Amino acid sequence: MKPTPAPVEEGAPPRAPLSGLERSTLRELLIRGPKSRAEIARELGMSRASLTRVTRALIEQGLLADGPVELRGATGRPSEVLRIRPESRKFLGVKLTGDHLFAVVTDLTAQALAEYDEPLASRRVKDAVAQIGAVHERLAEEHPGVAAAGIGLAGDVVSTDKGQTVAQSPFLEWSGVPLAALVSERLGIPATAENDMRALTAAEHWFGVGAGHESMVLVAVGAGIGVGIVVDGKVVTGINGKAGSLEHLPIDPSGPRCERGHRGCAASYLSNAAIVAALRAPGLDYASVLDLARGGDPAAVQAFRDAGHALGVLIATLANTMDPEKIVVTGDGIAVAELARGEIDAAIATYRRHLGVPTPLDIQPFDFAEWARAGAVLAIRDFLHF
Amino acid sequence: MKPTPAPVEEGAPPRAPLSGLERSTLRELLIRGPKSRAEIARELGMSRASLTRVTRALIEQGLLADGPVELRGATGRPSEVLRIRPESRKFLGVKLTGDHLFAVVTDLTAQALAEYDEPLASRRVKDAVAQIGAVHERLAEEHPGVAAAGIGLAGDVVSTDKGQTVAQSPFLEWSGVPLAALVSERLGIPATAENDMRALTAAEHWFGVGAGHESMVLVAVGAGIGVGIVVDGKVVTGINGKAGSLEHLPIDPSGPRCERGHRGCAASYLSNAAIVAALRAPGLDYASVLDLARGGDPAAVQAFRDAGHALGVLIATLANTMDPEKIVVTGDGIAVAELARGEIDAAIATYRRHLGVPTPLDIQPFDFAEWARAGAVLAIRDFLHF
DNA sequence: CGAAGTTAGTTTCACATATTGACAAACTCG
DNA sequence: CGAGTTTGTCAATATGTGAAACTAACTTCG
Repeated sequence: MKPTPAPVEEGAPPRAPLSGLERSTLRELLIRGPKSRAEIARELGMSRASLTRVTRALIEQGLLADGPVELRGATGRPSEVLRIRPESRKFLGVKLTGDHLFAVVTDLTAQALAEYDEPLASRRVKDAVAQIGAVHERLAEEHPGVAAAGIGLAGDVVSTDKGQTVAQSPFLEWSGVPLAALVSERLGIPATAENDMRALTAAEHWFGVGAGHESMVLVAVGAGIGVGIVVDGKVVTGINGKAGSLEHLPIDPSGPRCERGHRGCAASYLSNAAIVAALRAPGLDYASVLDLARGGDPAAVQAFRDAGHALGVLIATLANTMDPEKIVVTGDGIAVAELARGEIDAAIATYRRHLGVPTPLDIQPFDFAEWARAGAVLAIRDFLHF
Repeated sequence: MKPTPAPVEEGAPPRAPLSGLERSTLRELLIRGPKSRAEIARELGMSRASLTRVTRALIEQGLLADGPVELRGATGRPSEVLRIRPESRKFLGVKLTGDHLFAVVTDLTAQALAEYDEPLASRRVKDAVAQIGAVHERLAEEHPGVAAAGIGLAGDVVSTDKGQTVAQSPFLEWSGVPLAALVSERLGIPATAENDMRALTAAEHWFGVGAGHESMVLVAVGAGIGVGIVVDGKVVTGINGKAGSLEHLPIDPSGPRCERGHRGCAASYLSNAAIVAALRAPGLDYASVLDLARGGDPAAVQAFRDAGHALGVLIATLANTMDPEKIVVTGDGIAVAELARGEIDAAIATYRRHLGVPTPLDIQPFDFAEWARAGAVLAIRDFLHF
């Protein structure tokens, strides 16, 4: 039995795994921003003494900085504001599509330090893992000492005894791949994997407009329609890793047919392809239809309005089902929220069961790099065991 | 400040609140049935030593019995099977409707020991609380020493610093009523309150076909359509206590109008009233339409088929959203599942996103007393701090 | 039949983690 | 400047947990 000598990079002391309170403290500071020890203690229901102990350990590990700053309450001794040291840890985030690999290195607060992408050389598991390894090494030249990695991809990812496992991924044609374990072995650091939509949900929940909420719903519109659900501070996965599969929610049985044969489902109105198809004009792509709609072209405007209606029904259904604190809409097809806000709100008003307390709706701009950043957030959450 | 002298009924020693592991152990035995210490230890990821300690405390409190029975594994020392002592605690469950009060006393395993119901004398909060008190005293004659009470009612119930509070209840015309606190004070025992649908979900989750699952969805059909959701072992409440409000899920925008003006929503097909209304024949009630359908009357059969289709769409939508381990259908309108199973399954097949792993579907018979029993389950879960 | 092997349950002890209560520090207010 | 207040720390202490060693109770095999 050889004692694995954890390679101590930088000047950090040997890293004991974070204890429970250490993790909650770090999470509290990450999500809610700088706070004093006393505040955290009240928030977490712990004693101040415990926070002295825990924050000392975190400061020793370089994760926190004891703000030399002082802040004033109304009376009494001013508190020392603790803040995260974002630069203390780095994380690698990866998004895999059927033909491309997007990667990003972030700090502890999920801020991107470096971005990189390249075509996926091969869909074979072995090759993909090797490519992730190569990308890691390439990025490590400038950003050494990445603490953990997270990978997001379309498909069903479930938790098994071999770590997060890709049960099925149509685009990559994978099934039963223990991706987290494979990548971890290749990179020599902890790694995790998750469905890309749930990764994005995790990112928005901790570092986006969902920060500080116990529940939220994220709807991402674009090539497909993705739904991510957070309940009780955790992203809902589903027993088969299929939660949030609402792209074929029935909207109007007399509507157009989607590529899977449903009449008038959400995807048949709302996906980028559906918006393009609604114009029945060959040679158009999403960008040009968007331009047409912005220019006032009636058919294009109508396509976006129909999409907005479908989105509103979807949002209302989710709000009725989960009653979340917040609903966030994002994705590369986010323009629908700008062009058809009226239809969205009208559909919500019609189908929302309880109008007394409208659920806050946030429209978030989207950039494709978000997908890779979401992978890094997976790694951060995993680092904090959340 | 007078020290409330907890009336120690029976020979039980002074009741310290159960510790974390004590609760999980009791829960494990309640939900999964008799087990040995070693089995529980493995299940809960604890050491056998801890189980020795914890079970001793539970046995002293009378909650467990150390099975004198011995059971055989393949080899080694036989294990002593621990079992719950159902008779060790009693719970009061109450269901309030707009004009009636249903009550039940159960044991620790939610088995009914006594049932009772009477008209609600008044909808005023004070009177209702007093009536619950009177019913408690009446039932206490035969079943003294009730440990805790749980009350279910239609409406939004939220958790506040005053305990479970009825934010709004249309039938009772209540709003902002700290019902749990009021009842607890009147009865002198811990009390809790919850939306009736979530209470029923909790009951089915622990003591019904959901037992042992971390996630499930319950659909109750009857006068209305209720949906209860369990994720990660907990019943989803929603920030406003409105989760699961799917009675107006759009099914077909060209369908009949429900009482709230929606065209073709789930309620417009599936509620008992909608099934009766579909026949457009005056003077009929649900029971007679049910008889007609069982007798083969075409219009009645069609009404149930349409209802079955709506139910199938609802189930598929919930399965797509949550990907639960199990879906349970019950309620006093459960006949639809018997008369239109084909339509239900067809709709699920059409709208279910992933057909690879069908979600198990359970049809559960229903008796109105279930509502009150569900209240008792609330009390039991509360007793175990779950 | 008895020794060896296996699993269950118990006991003891050490350890990690949290709280309590006392105390000094750093401020405001009158 | 003292009184009041709140923060952060320290020392002592309580609590819950697992590791390891032990006993108990059974099966199997030579």
